Amino acid sequence: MQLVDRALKALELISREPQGMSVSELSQKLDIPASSAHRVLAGLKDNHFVTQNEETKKYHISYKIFNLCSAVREQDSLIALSRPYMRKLSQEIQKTVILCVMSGDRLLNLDCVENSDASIYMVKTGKEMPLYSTSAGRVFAAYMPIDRAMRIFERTARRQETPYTKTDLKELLAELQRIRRQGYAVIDEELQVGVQGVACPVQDGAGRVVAALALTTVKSKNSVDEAMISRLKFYAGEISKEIS
Amino acid sequence: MQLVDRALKALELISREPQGMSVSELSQKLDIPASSAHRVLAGLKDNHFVTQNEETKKYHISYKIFNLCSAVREQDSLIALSRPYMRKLSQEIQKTVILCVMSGDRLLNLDCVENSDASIYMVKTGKEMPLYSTSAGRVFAAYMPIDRAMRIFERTARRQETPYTKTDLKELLAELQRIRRQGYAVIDEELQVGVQGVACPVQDGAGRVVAALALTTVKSKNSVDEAMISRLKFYAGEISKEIS
DNA sequence: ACGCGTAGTTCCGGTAAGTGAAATAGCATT
DNA sequence: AATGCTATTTCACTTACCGGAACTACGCGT
Repeated sequence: MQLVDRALKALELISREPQGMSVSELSQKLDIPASSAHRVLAGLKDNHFVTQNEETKKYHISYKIFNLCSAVREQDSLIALSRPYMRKLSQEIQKTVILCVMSGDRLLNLDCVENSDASIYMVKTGKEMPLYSTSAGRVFAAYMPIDRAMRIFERTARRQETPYTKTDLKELLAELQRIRRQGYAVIDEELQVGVQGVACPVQDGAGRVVAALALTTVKSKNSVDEAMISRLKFYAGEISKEIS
Repeated sequence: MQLVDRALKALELISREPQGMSVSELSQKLDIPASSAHRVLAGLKDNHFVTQNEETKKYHISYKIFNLCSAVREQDSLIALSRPYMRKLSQEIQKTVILCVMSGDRLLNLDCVENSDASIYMVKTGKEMPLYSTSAGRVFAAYMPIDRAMRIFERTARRQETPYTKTDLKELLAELQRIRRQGYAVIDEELQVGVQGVACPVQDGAGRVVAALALTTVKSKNSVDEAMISRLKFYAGEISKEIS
């Protein structure tokens, strides 16, 4: 599986390199000879996944990837069926609402309905974050077997993002217990000073947590309150019901 | 380049198959033996580009692709520098504003700022469309060498989307001339009855059309007028200036 | 329960497709 | 013109990939 491995790794590297990537750069990063790197890039180019700047010779990711993405997005039933509820919720509480799933050990923002309230903290669809420091991430952690959550926390680099960030394992595990009891997770300035987040689980028929519905708010404008949480819970429930 | 070719083709096919894809399906579609198809899928799976449903055995595209996409989006300078202007424009004219580029022979929606006005016609980021039937597409066609535009039109399947759709080559070429003269393109119910679109070119320092800025409006609510076009032109110019 | 069919996965010998060192080409810089 | 740097091409080697076949797993009909 050499070539496929190399090609996919290359694709990922290139996608993170806005200035494009040269043959030699790739050859370095993948630790392979330049001729091999060149061949990999030629393959990606032939398939229109990257383009080459004729002047600089550098390889850039092609916009084709956007099209792939949108094809997925259009067909994803979770996104499709959640969207109307997310819109309604966002309207009601005047907050940015986010739908998250797990991707590997991490949390991924699947979709969001932005509200102008969120001017400070821009939520990006497609963005990945660690589980421990986000409200939605903690929801996933809370509803998985404890040892699995612990192992994920352990192998995650936990950064003290703000003075309030919980990074201690014991503290985090205690937090998970509270989340299970309450049915929602709150993050209070742990990721960014002045910003709060709340998340509720979205569960399928078998009770598996397949997604998390979250909101963010700027504390100074509008602190998290019971009413907000109750609306969030309600809509997370509605989406859960819709999932067959 | 067999394996890379197959892997990338497979990735594309899978991304368009919401229900996932089985080994045998892929083996059929790529016309390769099942064992080879299986190997390709295993490679994609190893690299987390697809996931396998343990029950159905089918392979689904992984959300990882969203992350790739967002990495690109975050770094794309065209998107980044256009966004503020798009927001302002959308605010001013109360319309959905779209930024488009060319991708191969087709038009690709790079980014959009939605306005609630657009409830009928949802614009999808990442969506591709043919050049001949969109305002932004015609802008690109108008500013390229005529024979190139003609060749693209010729090899594109031109569908009569509405009674107003221009599909005749001569008519389209005449339209391009008008667009060059006016500096903008208008589509009036040619793609969808009751919906209008306007687009202006965004040009780099060398005068190359690198993007098109477009708006859509629902005719019954708010028909395209001079003021709207003038604002669109203005902001397309502002973005053009920002491009070094 | 048994056999049968279908689909996924694994095996394995043959070989072509991929490998990487080295040569070549292209382009700045000195 | 020479030098250094990087992209690209070449080529003989060989290994990683190929695909037919065997194996496994599951479901269905008898």
